[in-house]
Amino acid sequence: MRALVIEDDVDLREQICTRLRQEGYAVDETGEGEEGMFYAKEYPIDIAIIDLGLPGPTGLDIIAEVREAGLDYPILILTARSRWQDKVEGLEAGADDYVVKPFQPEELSARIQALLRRSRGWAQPRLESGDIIVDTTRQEVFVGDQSIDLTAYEYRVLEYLMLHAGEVISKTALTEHIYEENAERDSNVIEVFVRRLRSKLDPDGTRKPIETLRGRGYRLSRDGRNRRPADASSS
Amino acid sequence: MRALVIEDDVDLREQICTRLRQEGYAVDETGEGEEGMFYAKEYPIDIAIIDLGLPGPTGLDIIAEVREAGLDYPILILTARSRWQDKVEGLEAGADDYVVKPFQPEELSARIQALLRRSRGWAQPRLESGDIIVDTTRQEVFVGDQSIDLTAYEYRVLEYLMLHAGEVISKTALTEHIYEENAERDSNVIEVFVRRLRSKLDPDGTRKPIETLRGRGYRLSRDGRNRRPADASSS
DNA sequence: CTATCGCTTAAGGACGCGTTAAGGGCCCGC
DNA sequence: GCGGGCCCTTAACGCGTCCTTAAGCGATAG
Repeated sequence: MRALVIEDDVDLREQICTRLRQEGYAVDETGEGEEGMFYAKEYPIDIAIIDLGLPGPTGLDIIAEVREAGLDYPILILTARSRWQDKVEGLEAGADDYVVKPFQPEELSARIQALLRRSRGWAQPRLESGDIIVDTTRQEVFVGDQSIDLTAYEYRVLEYLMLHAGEVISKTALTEHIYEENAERDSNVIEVFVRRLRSKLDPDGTRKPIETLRGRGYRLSRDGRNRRPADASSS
Repeated sequence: MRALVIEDDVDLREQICTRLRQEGYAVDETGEGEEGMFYAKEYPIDIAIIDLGLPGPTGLDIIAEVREAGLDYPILILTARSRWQDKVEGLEAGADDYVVKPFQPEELSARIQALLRRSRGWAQPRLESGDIIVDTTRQEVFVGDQSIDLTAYEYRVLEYLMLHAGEVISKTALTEHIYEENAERDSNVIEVFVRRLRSKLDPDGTRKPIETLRGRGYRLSRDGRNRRPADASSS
């Protein structure tokens, strides 16, 4: 899960980013509008937290352009209490939620999780596929009744695959959503993580939850098991 | 599906091409206008992605000449944000859509898919013929309710035949739309792929979805509803 | 009947992926 | 501050899949 934080107050930004990283997000950050615009449109972001009171291109500009470009990831805006009226414009520009500064860190986390949940169309913060269960709020993973210990990156890979269960996810897509910045990992990290995941999720090698599609990527089987696509919709 | 990418920024071009190849396209690429002009007019391109800010013959020139030559494959233009006004000229010259740099890779892919879909006159990204179903977005193939695993090239052949169901497709046409560059395969690759396709799509040999027209090529039977846009391109 | 074209099969080789092990960084406890 | 352990990362190697080619056979048209 890759988050973008655009906030010019360095202290506040650090605070937010540290917390998000602790919670398992890959975080891109900037305090500058122009750079923020670039990240917002160029990087494969899953959620953005944008301060409205920016120098350069304002937060509103960024939101508007992102939406105009057809990107639909959730955007949460931050606004100073003194200018809380701005939130209206922000929401009109295409933001999904807002938080008024100052705020409790927990509050922000909760809103972010809610937005992500909503954007996926999941009512519950729990992902299931076969006998694999992922609790995204507590970042716990179960296989059947058995609790499984995953490392940070193992979890990120699994969560992303579970969120896109049934779809073919390329290794570069995984890399992009799991690492920050342009961190081009020209190695086989993903293969290694997938292997560890497989051996932890399915030590016997009987259920094969993650299949490989040579040259294309990986696919985590949805419980329905390769159903016929009942027509595509909702990007 | 054969794509042409004309973009002088080498990094960006590589990024685009890598992604397209991963998504199953045969990709011709160049950063030079003159060469781009040649490819655009001589190769059997299915879709072109052209940067407007080129050295030599500009992107506009290429588009204009391509259209003047009577080729009607979809063209998507790339334009820097600072010069977004150029898009108007581009569209007037005959381009079909535009993306402003910087952009998110997913965004470009989505636009390309949309253009291809539109150019074929298909509302849905799903091709059907008899009991064969091809989901072009996920590159999945079903025969009846059964999911069929195809290799990369098997899929390319099938997709092309399905897109032109009912038409007689020569082996050289298949070769040209499936491979990049001038890669003249003077062998019987196509015959081999067709055989593998036949045995996977129709193991019993009863339905005969792909028929051979000796000396002319192959034809995938289209049953019933299946409209084709009036198409006069693709040498 | 023969020449040409297509079908079938098998084998070679290239390449992607799996697998393993080892190095190094970071954090935590002592 | 120091040591140890966990985990990320990389690299090497082996294996399997898939692409490609070629050769032999069958079919078809002239």
